[in-house]
Amino acid sequence: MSPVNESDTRERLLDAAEKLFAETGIGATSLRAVTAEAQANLASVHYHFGSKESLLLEVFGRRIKPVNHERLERLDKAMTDAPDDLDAIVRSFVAPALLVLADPEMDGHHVSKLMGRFFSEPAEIKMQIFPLFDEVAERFTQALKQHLPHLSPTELFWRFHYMVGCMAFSLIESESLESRAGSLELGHIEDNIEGMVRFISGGLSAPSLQTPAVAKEADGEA
Amino acid sequence: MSPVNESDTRERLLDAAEKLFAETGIGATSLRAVTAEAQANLASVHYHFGSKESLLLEVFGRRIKPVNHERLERLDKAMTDAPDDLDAIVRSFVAPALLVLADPEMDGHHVSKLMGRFFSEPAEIKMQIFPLFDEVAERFTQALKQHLPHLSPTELFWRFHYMVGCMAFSLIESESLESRAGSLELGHIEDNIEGMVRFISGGLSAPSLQTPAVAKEADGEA
DNA sequence: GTCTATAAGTAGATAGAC
DNA sequence: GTCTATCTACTTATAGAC
Repeated sequence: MSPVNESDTRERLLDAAEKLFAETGIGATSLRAVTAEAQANLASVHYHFGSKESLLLEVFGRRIKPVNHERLERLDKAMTDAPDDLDAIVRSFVAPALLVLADPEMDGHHVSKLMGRFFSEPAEIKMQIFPLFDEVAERFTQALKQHLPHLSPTELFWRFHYMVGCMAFSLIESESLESRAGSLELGHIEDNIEGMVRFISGGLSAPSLQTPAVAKEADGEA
Repeated sequence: MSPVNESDTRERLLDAAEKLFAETGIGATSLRAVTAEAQANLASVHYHFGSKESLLLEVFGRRIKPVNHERLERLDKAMTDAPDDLDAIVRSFVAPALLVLADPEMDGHHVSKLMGRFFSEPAEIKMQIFPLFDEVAERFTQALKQHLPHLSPTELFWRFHYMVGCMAFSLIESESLESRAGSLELGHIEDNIEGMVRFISGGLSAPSLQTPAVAKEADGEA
């Protein structure tokens, strides 16, 4: 009934661009390829988005925003429901991203690959996407600080980003890892999330560099 | 005296390509830009390498091989000198990569960015670079297995790759992180290495998923 | 909003002179 | 081993008909 099919060209372009940016790479994907995939006309990209770069920013934003929104929602819930549970904070950061892989509504594999592209974009484009992560970075850093008050701001900064690294790498390389795993059964996403949460929590809770040498058989001072 | 300047065109091409691939992106870097940077002729790339793709593979191999070689050397030394020290294994994996950032012989920042490009290369190119990491992955997985015999092969696989993720992300994003750190002093590389080693060792040593719920106040079975 | 046609530029690759 | 010149193909972007 409704003229639905009229201007979902825009959506089809976003879908096609997302898929091709993810699979082929952004620089290597031409607008011609995008419009062909979207069964749209070459000029439609410029009509709807103005340029390839604007299209790119919309492609990223469409996926990043809901994930970060859910992270913050989960974080709020974790902070009120289980304020002493470091795992819960880590999980609220990690799970929304990894669950994209299993979301049937968006083909997870190319969404994850798309996120991977982000890391190797030219600085100019990266700078436009970074602000989408600012609130999440700030809020989670604050939350971690409550659990790890002994860490200096510098150590906290690094550990937050080690967490990001674990998560991002697993997301980006999910497909490569599957093929490299060979005959190994990599398990379901829920297990992967929990495994990652344990690793990260273990890392976050590791002894600080500023509290050195408590490890093995050291005993304070002489 | 010697005709040195005669055929180091090849080296200059590698240097220029590395710099531009890193800074601008691989797909976005034209051979014209490479030859301009190298003060060489456009045709010289095809003479020395045959194609852009072959050039790319040589650019990556030139940096990856020595790092992985040093990793294995350090691993051997760690396994004989301090076979009980998990930190030493992690350090022998992490340090050679991060030390590149401080190596005056190769401008660390663009070498690190170059490595970042790897993750978002088209699958076809990635598959040609992956084998350079096979031996390192195998040897380190075996070494970690000795320290963490309670982990299933699947958990070991994941944790090895969480380690890779921490390391790779920090390397790739080293420049972004510096600018995002604002007024925060991020410290020297030696500190960064040790901080990362602690985080990763903590993560690797975290309780297994298969040994559940020992954490807080659980007590075996009823 | 969507199309065709085309402008204007750049890409990788190669042939052949030197 | 290095150069110029050029081929062929593909790129983003735009003007203007419908």
